[in-house]
Amino acid sequence: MSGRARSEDEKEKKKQKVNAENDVLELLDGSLNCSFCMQLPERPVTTPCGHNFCLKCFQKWIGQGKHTCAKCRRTIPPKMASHPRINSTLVAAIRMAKMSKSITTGGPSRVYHFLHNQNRPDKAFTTERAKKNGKANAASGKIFVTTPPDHFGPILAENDPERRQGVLVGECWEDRLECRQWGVHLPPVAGICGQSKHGAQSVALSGGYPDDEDHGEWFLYTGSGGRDLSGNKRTNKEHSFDQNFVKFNEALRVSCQKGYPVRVVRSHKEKRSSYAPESGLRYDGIYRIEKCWRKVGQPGFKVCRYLFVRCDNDPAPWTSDEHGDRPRPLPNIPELKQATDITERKESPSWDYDEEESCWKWIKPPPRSQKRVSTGDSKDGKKVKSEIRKAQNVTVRQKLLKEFSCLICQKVMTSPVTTPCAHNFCKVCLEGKFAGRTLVRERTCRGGRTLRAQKNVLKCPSCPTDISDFLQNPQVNRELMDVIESLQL
DNA sequence: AAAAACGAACGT
DNA sequence: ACGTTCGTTTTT
Repeated sequence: MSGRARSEDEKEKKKQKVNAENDVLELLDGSLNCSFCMQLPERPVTTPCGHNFCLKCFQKWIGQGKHTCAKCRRTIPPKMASHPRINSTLVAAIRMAKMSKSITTGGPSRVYHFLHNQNRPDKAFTTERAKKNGKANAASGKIFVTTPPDHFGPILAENDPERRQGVLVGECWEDRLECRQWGVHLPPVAGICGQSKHGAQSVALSGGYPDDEDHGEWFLYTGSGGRDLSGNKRTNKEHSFDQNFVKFNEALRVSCQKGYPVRVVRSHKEKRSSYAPESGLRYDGIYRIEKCWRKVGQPGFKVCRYLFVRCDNDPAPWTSDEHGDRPRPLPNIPELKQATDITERKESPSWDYDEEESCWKWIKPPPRSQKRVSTGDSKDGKKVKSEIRKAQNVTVRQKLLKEFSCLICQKVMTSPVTTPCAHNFCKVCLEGKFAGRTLVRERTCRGGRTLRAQKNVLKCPSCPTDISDFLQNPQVNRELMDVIESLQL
């Protein structure tokens, strides 16, 4: 083949590829639409009967007192109705399809990050002592990033010598110790990382405070202290004295006044939030503290309160938006009427939106680190680099199909089912996992009379949720199956 | 199921 | 030095 003919041939191939990618979005649009708003679901949730809706549309339906699926009229279990979970597989797929369109139509072609948890270096237990004594001792495990412990803002690629990608929005960890190893939130116990004279770098949302309110892009956070958790008794959840703006609470206030970026990690323990992961912890990106104040909390003692608003360049794990946050008006906070000690930012924020570059960045230089970087040795960086290059060189269709991998067999799902905890598996794989395990334990006494059947607890293969009810009659997510089959053509 | 042990960083 | 912390594991 002549050089010229070859290049013509490649041009033709490229054209075909572009066309194929263009209709990927239409493909999803045709099959996955929310039956309320007829759009691609925003913050998609999936019923156990296998139908997909927007979180808001679904909550509106439930709010009207409905208990059945709007599509097939099957009963929606109360647990799903009150605590719907985002189906993050769908989020990633829809976003990817949208992006492939904007690239090929010449729209804004920024590269966004997705969570790909492969190729991760060592787990904890790097010291002999830690191996012997279990995870409570593993905080001495290796720190993988080169950011100092008081680093503000996102963890960037240049501070990730092993993977060269930094910590991406949506990255997940098993526990606080693993999260610590990636430099995102360092304290092994405390919810706030910060210094009263310097500012706060990160917070963890782990539930426990009844007044906390999570709306994803913004949330209300309560300061630390005020509860007597002395010794090993972690049962006393009641406040027994007033919180003040000291220590960690003061650190958060400094970040509010200066407009510093604060990293946010959500924990599975935040049970009341639709945005919490079902297991472990997840990095959700950068937020700013727009206001803080004190109010009287549940048992009558004063607590410090903070309004966090998201301001990250990458989209949140629960939205299929193609872009990150834009400046948005502050939500209305009723409790501010009774608030005292209100702090609002006086000076211009250090981390802000640059209209010309259309991104969030440091407008003022970040505060100088007061600490030393942990020494980590970086080996075989070449291997990782070539892996990353390989991963980037895949067509949109293939990438999309990879998003639809079964969490058990790791292959593209056949007859996908979605659990109430929003995890996706092949129907066969999921049923195979529990083969031989009965859903109920029949107990018969001597007279042959059947006693009340006792239910077995059957845990989701991806998280600790009990899915025994779901397993009694798991429904194939037909909409999702149609999409997968079309992608494979 | 509850208590104890263990951990690290901040601040007095 | 010592008390504290929106944790996790092992022992009782």
